Amino acid sequence: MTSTDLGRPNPRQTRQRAEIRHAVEALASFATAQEVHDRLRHEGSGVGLATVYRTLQAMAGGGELDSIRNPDGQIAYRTCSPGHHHHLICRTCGRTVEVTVPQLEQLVRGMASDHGFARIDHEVEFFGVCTTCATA
Amino acid sequence: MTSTDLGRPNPRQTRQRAEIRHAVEALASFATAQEVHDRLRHEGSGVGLATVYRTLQAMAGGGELDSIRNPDGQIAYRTCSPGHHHHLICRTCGRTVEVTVPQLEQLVRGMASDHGFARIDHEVEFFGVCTTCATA
DNA sequence: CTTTGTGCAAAGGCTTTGCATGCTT
DNA sequence: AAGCATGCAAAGCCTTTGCACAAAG
Repeated sequence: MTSTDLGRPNPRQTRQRAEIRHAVEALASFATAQEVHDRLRHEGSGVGLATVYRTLQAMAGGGELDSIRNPDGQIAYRTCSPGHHHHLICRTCGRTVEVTVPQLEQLVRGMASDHGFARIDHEVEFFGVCTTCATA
Repeated sequence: MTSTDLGRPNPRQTRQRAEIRHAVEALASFATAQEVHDRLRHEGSGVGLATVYRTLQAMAGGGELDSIRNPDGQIAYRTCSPGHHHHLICRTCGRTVEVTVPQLEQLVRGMASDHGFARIDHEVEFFGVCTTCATA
């Protein structure tokens, strides 16, 4: 693997890393590396695209960010509140709601063990259409 | 859009389309376009990769196939048994189990409407590790 | 001073598309 | 005969990677 190891215990504190973290936190819903990069560029930052990719990947590996695949296959990142939860994402406007569905966890665990599966990936995201967009 | 319109009502019946359908049905778990293409090649078929992509896309658009994004971001297709269900996929060996979780449907629907969301995308797939692979 | 992070550009991998030809209908 | 489907190759996109230089500890 390259120099930027995912999940490294103590990453160095750089201007770029700070800017990237700041940008991701500022973005409301999930943002792709390119979106983060665009935002930084518009803010006058000269951070390179590769650095954004590497940093987001590292932060996700370290648990600092959540990452999902959006329907287009791109990787989207987002700062998450602590604790386990899922996201309900509007397919049209991108509005995101964090939802906790305690019963879902049990259900999934139960269903999985019934079939002899373990370590289920819980990165489950739901894409739908919010009322605002549905009526528009 | 190109000639191959997705979800066209009555697609033409061609040798390629038949071979592709056959190949997808033969593949146990979800298969990517490239995997389908590989299989066809090994069977001696000269179907082009682009045709496989176009055809799978068309069949998925027509509801004939299910398509999901695997963790690597690739599009995987699979023939589905009728009725609503989800898939439990082993991240290691690819073994797939179709599961129906009736309670999940209610849960999701309820949660969604609580937040004013509709038309929830139910293409939920669970990736985990099956016992065979976990003990290996 | 040593090691990690950054930039740039090139390479990679998957998917889509343009265009001429062949096959269905 | 008319029009969609196919093949091939080229183009597109997103993401990763190699390498030299800059910065952090």
